[in-house]
Amino acid sequence: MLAQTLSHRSSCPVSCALDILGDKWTLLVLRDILLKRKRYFREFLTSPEKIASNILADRLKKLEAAGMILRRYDPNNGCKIAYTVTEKGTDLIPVILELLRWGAKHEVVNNGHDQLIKQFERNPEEVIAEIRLSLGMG
Amino acid sequence: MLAQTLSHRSSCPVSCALDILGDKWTLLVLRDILLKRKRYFREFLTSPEKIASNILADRLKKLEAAGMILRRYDPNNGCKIAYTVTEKGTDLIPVILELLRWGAKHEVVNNGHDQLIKQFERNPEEVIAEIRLSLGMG
DNA sequence: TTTTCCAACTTGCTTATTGCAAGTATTATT
DNA sequence: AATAATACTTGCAATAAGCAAGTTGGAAAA
Repeated sequence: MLAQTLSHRSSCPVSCALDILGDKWTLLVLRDILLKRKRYFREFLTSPEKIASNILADRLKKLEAAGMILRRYDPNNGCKIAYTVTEKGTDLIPVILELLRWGAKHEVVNNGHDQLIKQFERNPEEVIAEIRLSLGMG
Repeated sequence: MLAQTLSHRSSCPVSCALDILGDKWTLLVLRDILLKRKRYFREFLTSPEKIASNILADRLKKLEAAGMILRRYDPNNGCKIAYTVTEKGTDLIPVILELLRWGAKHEVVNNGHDQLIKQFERNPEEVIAEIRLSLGMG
């Protein structure tokens, strides 16, 4: 069953999505996972937005509880913890890319994502599929 | 309310977008404007998520400051205030529709948006253009 | 084997934001 | 003239975010 423990403000899908994603940091953590391919706790801390470690720990816990990411020991280094994304997580790629497009158009100049945005505007499905593949989620 | 400086945490377009949109309520107000065609203060208060009037006033102020909406006297009733969306606002239609799609797939069952979502998946540009038109932003 | 490192958090405390109830000011309507 | 509606404000308690420092547990260095 979907969405058991979360308190939903309403049954509107937009509202339900925002019950999980609607804050300053959650979608930024997902950007790091989906577009920057970050996997380790320490990696998230180095992003330019400088998330505090307690907030990061909290968001990773909530994302895991929501079934968007998995917390596991890294297969390549059994003593490190690696966070990996689920299909529920990769299904947010379009949301993140649309936010990127909007932010690049209206909030930022010279952001260095022109190529990606152009490609996404030309053929969104292809870009989404490529990112999905790069995350091992073909 | 004190004048607020829009502080960008970084130059990343996703981060900049979230500096404006990243909270529990802002995108819900925009959903009401873009998908439910709400225009008046009182109308936003009647949404099922029950935003508090002080939070609503604050978000409308911030959205106006960000250039996403306009606060005007209603042309049809010169003594009522009507909020209308700008192009910067309508450019968020894809973001909202992707959130709707994600929420409907992963968080909600039986949400009554199946037709819209199917149409959006088949031909996103058409759905976006239709909504834009319905808002008087052809 | 004791020390030092490092990674992944946790704790304590301060500040900022949210939520709720109630109130106010300015027009309509009866 | 009294009532109602609209668009907000205000005050205050509750919650969340931000910051610095501390903890845990395994690994590598001395």
